[in-house]
Amino acid sequence: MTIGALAREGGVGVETVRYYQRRGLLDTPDRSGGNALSGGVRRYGPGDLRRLRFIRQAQASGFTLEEIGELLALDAGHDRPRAQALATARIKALDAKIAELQAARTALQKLAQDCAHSDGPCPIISAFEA
Amino acid sequence: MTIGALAREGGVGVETVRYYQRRGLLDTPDRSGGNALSGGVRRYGPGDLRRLRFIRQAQASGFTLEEIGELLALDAGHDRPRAQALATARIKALDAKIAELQAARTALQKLAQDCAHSDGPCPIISAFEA
DNA sequence: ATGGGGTCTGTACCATAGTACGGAGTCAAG
DNA sequence: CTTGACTCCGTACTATGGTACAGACCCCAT
Repeated sequence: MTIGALAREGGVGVETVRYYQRRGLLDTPDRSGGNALSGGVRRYGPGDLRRLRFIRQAQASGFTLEEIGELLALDAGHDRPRAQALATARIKALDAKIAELQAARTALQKLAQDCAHSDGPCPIISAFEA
Repeated sequence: MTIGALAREGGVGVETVRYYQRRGLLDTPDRSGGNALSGGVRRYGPGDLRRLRFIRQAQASGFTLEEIGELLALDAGHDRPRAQALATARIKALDAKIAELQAARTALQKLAQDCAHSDGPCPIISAFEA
């Protein structure tokens, strides 16, 4: 598959794939088909797609691209403790973030209700006022 | 209070306060005390502090600075429907984000457990491989 | 064999939310 | 009345994660 197909299947833009390549997260296969000296086009395999999807999933888990790079650099099972450490650290961070968002949600919900039902000034707007 | 005190009480840096001023989120009082022509220092009151704290809380709820600017621009109660719309939109977004993070957490937890107990290659690392 | 769409490379630009810095001016305590 | 900390202002820079060209070049179908 070409870069365009890879991007489409991975749900990202072509430029994003190239960006990941620049970041070292995806590799850049040789331009095959060409007779050297500005050969053909780069072809990608299913492994590249899996890797791209992994990146997106890890990103959805809140890993930064830098951390994802580290995960990808730990070659198959060689550094389990490190992988586990990254995972558990991320789980902790996720728990903290979830709690924070839930607190924010509760506060916002209350504010919205007060705004709808109270007689005074809308507390969303005046929450910061005297 | 001076800008330094305001920043300290608000839990941000001085530069951040100035940045919020540039963004129009906080106002910039006159330099009082001076005899004009490069007068004294700007003084801030408790209203400024409340406003700063409001900004930080709204930010914790996931509002962008731009949205916060909009909230602040709706003067006391005049545009309740808009304020409510912003709040409920944000609550929806929070719910979606919380669900997403919870899903990610579950997936990551399973991966970490598999990594600890399985015999094969660590699935955190090889999740993207053949 | 030709035309249109995809690809390649490099560089530049974007948004968001700050952070840093230089040089001048100002305030407040000793 | 000096000294040291703080403030002011403008500008520039940072990090993160992309996005957008331009100008070549290439590939495949007709």
